Amino acid sequence: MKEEAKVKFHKYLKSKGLKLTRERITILDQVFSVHDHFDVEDLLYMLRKDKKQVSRASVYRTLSLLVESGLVEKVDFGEGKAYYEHVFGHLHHDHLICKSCGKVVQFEDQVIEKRQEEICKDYGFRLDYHTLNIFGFCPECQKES
Amino acid sequence: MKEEAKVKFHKYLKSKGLKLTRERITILDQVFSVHDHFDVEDLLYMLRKDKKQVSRASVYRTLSLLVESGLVEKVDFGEGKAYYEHVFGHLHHDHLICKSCGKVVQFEDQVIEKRQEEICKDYGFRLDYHTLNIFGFCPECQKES
DNA sequence: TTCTATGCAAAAGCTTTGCAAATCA
DNA sequence: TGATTTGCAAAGCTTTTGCATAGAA
Repeated sequence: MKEEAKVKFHKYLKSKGLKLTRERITILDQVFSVHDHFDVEDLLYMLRKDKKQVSRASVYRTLSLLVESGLVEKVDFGEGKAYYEHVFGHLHHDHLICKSCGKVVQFEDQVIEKRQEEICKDYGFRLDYHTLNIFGFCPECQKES
Repeated sequence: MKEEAKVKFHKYLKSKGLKLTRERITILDQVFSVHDHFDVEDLLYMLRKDKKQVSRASVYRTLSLLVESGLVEKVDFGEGKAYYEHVFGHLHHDHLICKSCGKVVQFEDQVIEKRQEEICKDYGFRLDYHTLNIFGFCPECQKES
């Protein structure tokens, strides 16, 4: 699947007159090795642990390209910084976030997905994407309090 | 309704051992005069236009208190800064955002609200609040392209 | 009178950007 | 070869914070 993603990214870059560089491949590889959300700092840490040399600036720039190409999704938990997760090969999902311990649970829900399409139709909007974050308290944190 | 909000805020402050200052009243007044979302800069601009003297720091600090008290909601459109809107006296609503012109349409949907409660129950979460932003293209912007 | 709040400016985070040197096609 | 990309450090934004002074209860 990582190979498929690489092909798709290469196509995207070509269509925009951009180049597939060593750094971009390195970043894509790392992004598609993590099966959870991560922030820029996480990604840099993982890259450096593997002795892979990429600058912070390139990480930011490449993540933008990956988002534009549709391979990666930017997720906002309202923390004042962005998280990312690769979406290629996955169904879209939303997040349940524990306000106490920060745990994030992914879920997919067709009722909500469908309903959003209906709402868009009602308002004449053409739907592109959505972000749904539900904040609350996870079972463990409820027990503790 | 503004008076009710003021009473509720005063109660909240008292319960926390905090004081109802001139600045906090000024900010609350302004927040409850706007019937749309706004960012900190917008609020400061409105205050200064009315010759009301409040520092940026107090605006940030008071908005936090208003959010904690449940009178105001913080809204995140993924722009790297926060928007706010007063919610006292309103039903909770979500947002449809046009990616082209930036227009924001509010909507309320009971199907989605209910479904979220069910999802939380499934995962054992205690629901606190949620944020749902749907991004797409509004009717006008679709015509243009 | 005592404890909290304000304002200011500095600092803190995250992200973007200008530019010279390096790299891809 | 020519255009794009990289890395670095500086700058840009939003938001937070330390501290002396002012103000609420």
